Amino acid sequence: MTELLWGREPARSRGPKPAITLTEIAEAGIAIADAEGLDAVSMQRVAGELPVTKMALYRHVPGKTELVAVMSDLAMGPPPERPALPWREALRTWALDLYDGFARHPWLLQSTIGRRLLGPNELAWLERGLAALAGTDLNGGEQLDAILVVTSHVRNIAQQTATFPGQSTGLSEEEMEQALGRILATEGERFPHLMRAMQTTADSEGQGLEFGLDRILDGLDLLLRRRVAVPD
Amino acid sequence: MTELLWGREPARSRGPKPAITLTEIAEAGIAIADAEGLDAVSMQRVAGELPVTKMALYRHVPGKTELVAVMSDLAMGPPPERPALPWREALRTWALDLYDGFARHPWLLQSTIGRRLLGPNELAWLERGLAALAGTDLNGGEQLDAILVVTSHVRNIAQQTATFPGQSTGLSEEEMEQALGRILATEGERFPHLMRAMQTTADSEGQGLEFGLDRILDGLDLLLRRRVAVPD
DNA sequence: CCTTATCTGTGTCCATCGGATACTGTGTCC
DNA sequence: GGACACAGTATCCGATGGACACAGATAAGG
Repeated sequence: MTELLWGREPARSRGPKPAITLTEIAEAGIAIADAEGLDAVSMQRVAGELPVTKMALYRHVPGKTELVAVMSDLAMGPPPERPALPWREALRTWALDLYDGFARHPWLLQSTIGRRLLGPNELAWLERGLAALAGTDLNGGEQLDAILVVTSHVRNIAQQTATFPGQSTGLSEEEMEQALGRILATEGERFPHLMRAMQTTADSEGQGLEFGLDRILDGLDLLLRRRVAVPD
Repeated sequence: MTELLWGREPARSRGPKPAITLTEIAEAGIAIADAEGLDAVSMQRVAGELPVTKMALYRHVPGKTELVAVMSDLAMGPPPERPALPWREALRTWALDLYDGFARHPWLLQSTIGRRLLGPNELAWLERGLAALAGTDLNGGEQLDAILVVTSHVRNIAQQTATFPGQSTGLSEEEMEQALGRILATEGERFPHLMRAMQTTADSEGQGLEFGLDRILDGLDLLLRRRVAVPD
């Protein structure tokens, strides 16, 4: 698994030449996931995009789990190059870049959850995030925690925004809003704060990313300023 | 679907008495999910816990998606009663309560993602979160955004902490750390900040929840203080 | 009381899924 | 020129979610 993600080729000698490569398999999977969602990615379907049968894939990949892991790391790609900036701007740019990545491949939100083996690209993203905080007074654990908070926020905003192709569970944003409105019309008195909140909302939203990100950055900034004022 | 989640009984007349109720089905599903993970919940398996066959479930529930939705709302339950507190303490307590909920039923992290119809309990949680912020100068949209940030953070921390029974993807925390260590041993020079961060980390972590939550609350607090100082 | 419409649960069937296993054919090294 | 190692194939399996037709129970209407 580690070998797969980190691209250690097994140095083949005898035998026929492989008709396909691991990268081609992963790219085929990515194309399907982009077009029809992660649920549409089956071994059969991936093999259909390639000049081989389903079982041939198992020569290159131990199972579907590993295939999705390789797909994910490949689709994420390395973080874009950015000029050096003060930590706050650097971290903010990093977060927006991350958001872009998830917007490009919404299925990454499904495939990169939970404890898992990290690939080189995912690790490179982490590295870049930490680089933004390297000059600050945060210790290692705090830096990791800070990156985690930002990542969580970006992920969940992307989750809300994203439209998943071919998702059976998928309601459109209007459908959800309509359903909520219907419920509040009959059961509204049980949720007074929710009703008021929805009424006093400037209808066009989409500010969730900026709002939360600014709050988190403010919070980090405050911590750092406090440290400068009162060092340990 | 809305009728299912919000418990509108269809008022039956003729025909045999149902052998099972929707609640019994959901409870059976919850028991399985708690014990063996959400992936172990299949229609077959749920029916096995009840005195009916698989297909009988479809008389009470349109499909598996809806079953999981009902299970989720039921398992989440209503938010615990808490005394009124200033917004910061109230929101903090709410977040910790939410974390407890996810810790009790880790599979809720899988089943309550993405756009979906909200059940009465999930809406009650939202209502309670908003109640904590009702007295502040945040407008409706900002209150919703604030709740979203906190929820994201709690969810992702719970995700990291939680151990999923019978998860095929599941690596233990040590396994992940070992694998990461092995990678950094060979490819360390590509990830200098990550290496430094891991070295300067007090080994026992688990502070992620508190750290991020405090940063977010600090950020909100700062925004509110700024408003008092310089009103719109 | 008895018919009849209606509803519950059952049995059977199906496509699709991930994967195991045994095979055929192809290429390389001794 | 074998022997060996590897790539891809064909076939099979159990499990999944769900469609469909049917048998039996029950209450309303005559």
